[in-house]
Amino acid sequence: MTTTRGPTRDDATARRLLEAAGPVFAERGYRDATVREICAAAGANIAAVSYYYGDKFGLYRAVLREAHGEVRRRHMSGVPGDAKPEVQLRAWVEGFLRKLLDPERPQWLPRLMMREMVEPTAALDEVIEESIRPQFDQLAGIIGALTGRAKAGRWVREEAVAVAGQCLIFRHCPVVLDRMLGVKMTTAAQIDELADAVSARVLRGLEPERGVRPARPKAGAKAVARGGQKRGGVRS
Amino acid sequence: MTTTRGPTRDDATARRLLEAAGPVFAERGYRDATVREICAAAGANIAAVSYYYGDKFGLYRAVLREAHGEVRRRHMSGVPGDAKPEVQLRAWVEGFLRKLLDPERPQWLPRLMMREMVEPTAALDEVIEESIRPQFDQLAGIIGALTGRAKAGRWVREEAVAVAGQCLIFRHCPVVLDRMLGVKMTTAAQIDELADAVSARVLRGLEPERGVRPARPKAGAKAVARGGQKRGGVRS
DNA sequence: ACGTGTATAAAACACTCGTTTGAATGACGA
DNA sequence: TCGTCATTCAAACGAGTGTTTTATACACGT
Repeated sequence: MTTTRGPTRDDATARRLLEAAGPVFAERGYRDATVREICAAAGANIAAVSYYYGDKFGLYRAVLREAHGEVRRRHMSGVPGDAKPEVQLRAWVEGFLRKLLDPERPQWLPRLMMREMVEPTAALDEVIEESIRPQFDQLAGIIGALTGRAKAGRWVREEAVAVAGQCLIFRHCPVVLDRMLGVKMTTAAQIDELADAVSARVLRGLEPERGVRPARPKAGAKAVARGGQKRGGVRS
Repeated sequence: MTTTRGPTRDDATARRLLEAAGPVFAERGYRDATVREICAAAGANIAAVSYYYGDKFGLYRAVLREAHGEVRRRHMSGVPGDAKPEVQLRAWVEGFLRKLLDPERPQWLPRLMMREMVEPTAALDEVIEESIRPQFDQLAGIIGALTGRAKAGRWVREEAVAVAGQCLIFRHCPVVLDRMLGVKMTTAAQIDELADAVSARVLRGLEPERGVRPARPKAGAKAVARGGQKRGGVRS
């Protein structure tokens, strides 16, 4: 137990390891990150990882666990719960994009989560339940409020995926987008413009659904909501 | 030279290596893929990689080069160039989604390109120019035709990014989406529905721009096109 | 039949990785 | 002062990596 003792400088190295490991894991990926590099960055000995976290993966999970709190705490706030749904959507998109792209925030955090999504490890479940799902449900709630549809329904969740996809692509393949757009999306002003464009586009995409359906008060709401006109394609 | 000789069975192993390496690189990633596993899958000796391709990265680049032709050839066709822009968009989206998700096609190919986009290697440039940009430009052309804006302009390209983002997320983090939507997007019918949903959503998002701007014949078109109403957000 | 050069094979090489070992350090209580 | 125990450290271990080496098998022109 490292915590039974008093506030000696003992756990200082454990913390230094934790904080040094985040950027390294994010930069190189779990597999390519070496404990030697992490320990060097933390100013600790190689054996410290095994000593404090059992093994490399234990350190990795500790980093993710630490990150969840940060991510969720920062984002869930910032979306005014009592504002109009349109304003909430704009706030959600901007908060999400800032978290993904803002250079004034620690870049390694969303980068680490991206790696976990693209190439899952055994720690993915925790990431989903602790960090992704809450934010996703929040977005689904906003879209549900915008359209009057059930936020747990398939239609709303697919729309939410579309919104997330438009944002995540900027984190998933920034190099490619730089080449396609000719601009890096980094400065706060650019992120703001991007949030404008995305939320406006999403609102337009939701337009035929907004208001046309009166928000049902209570019972049978789900059945009515899902009974709307079928999702229509271009063809036929 | 292996090709100067007649059609002996010599270069057969080189081809077997090439074909075996694709799935392995896609599954494990460049770094985690081992030449031993590739050679075992190809039924070749360990030294064959060095012998035919110089080193591991040479084999990797050969795989990518071989893949470009396939990808581009398959996709660029399939979008009828003389149809209405709406139909072209629907065809582009479906073709893109099929390439990304259709289980009846070799899964390793888009998976490999995804890895290259998310975690670029020295081979990224070639991938962009040979495979990504042509498809992206095609999409931008369709959106330009839909809105009457310059397809090389910033606005059109950002819209194209949004379309690509809605599709790519299904390939970038399928595990997360399975959990969020409760369904795997794999069967041909599901891909078809998805293509309907995406293209319809995109068309709605483009709605205020369609038709309102008469397609300028020739000169000064770009200046006029970019002089339209500013991209408006929710706020203010 | 012989020499030549290509293709395959097994083994080894040099290196890096995560992890473990065993000793040294230093603070703290008895 | 001594013993205890958590902590740190350098060194090494064993497994796995890409690559090279050395030797063998075989087809071909002469």
